Amino acid sequence: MLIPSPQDFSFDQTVKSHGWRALLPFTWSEDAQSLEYIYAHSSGTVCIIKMSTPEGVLSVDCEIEDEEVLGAVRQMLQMDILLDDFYAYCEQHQKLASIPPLKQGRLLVSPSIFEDVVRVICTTNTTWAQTTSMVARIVDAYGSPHPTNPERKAFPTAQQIAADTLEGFSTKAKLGYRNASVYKIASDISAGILNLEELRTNDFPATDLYKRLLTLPGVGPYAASCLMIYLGRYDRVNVDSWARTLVGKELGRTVTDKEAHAFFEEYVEWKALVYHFYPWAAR
DNA sequence: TTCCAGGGGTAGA
DNA sequence: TCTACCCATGGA
Repeated sequence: MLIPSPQDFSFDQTVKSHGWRALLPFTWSEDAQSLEYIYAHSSGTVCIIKMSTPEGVLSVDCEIEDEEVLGAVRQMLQMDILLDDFYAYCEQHQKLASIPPLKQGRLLVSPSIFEDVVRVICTTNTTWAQTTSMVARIVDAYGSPHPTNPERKAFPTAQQIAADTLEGFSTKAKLGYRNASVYKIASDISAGILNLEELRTNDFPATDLYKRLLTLPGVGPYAASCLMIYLGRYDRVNVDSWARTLVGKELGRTVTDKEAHAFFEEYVEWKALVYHFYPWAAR
C-alpha cells in the first residue's frame, strides 16, 4: 500500500538519521533502498513490514496491512512530527539553511519506548559493533519468530524477557554490567510497576520528562537525552564521544562534555536536532 | 597485556 | 556540582 507523506518527509534522510537501521529487527538493504522491520502484531502474528519509496512515494508491503501496521510505520518514521517551527528557525540561521531543503529532522525510532530504551542502553560505553551484537542476541534469544521465516524474529516484549531469570538473561544476552538494568526495566514493566508508553502520551514539561527518564536504571544523561529526541523533545543534546569529536574539530581543540553542551546552547529548544543535522565539515 | 568504545552509578569532596 | 573510580564485554 502507498502511504501519503508530509511534504517535508524524506524516507532516505529519516532511515539514515542514525544507526538504528543496523539494529535488529530492522534490516536495511542499500541495494534495494528498503527497510524491513519484524513486527509483532497485537493479533499474535509476527509479520515483516517492508518500507521503500520506489516511485518517490512511501510504499509499505506487509502480510497484514491494517491500521495498526500503518500506525507502526508512521511511528517508526516519525511521520507525524511537525517540523514547521524547526525549519522556520533553520531559515533564520545561515549555518542551518541546508536542513529544510534536505528534509532533515526526523529520526528512525522503534514502535515501543521499551525497545528504544533497551537499544540506547546497549549503545552506552561500548563499540557500535558490540551494540549490534547485544541487540541481536536479545532478539534471537527472546523474540517471537516469523511463521515462515523463523530465523527472523520480532523484538521481544518486556514480558518475554521477564519470563526468564536474571542469570538466564545475562548468559543469553551478554550485556555485561547492563544486564541488570535491562532486566530490571523489563521486569518492572511486566509487573505493571513501570509504564514507559505513558511518557509518550502525557504532556510532560521537558525537564520532568528528562528526570523521569533518568530514574530508569542504566539511563544517564546521554541515554535520557537520546530518548527525549525519539519522543520529539530536542532541548538536550546527547553528548557522546562523537559529539565531542565534532565540536572539537569545529573549535580546533579537544573539548569536555560541558564545552560540547555549551556549543549548542544558542540553539534553544532545537539543540539536539541541530547536533544531529548540523552541516559538520567532517560529513 | 593494556586500552577503550555513541556512559552510568556511586562515594567523597 | 565536580571528580575519581569501577563497572562486563570484546576487538584492536
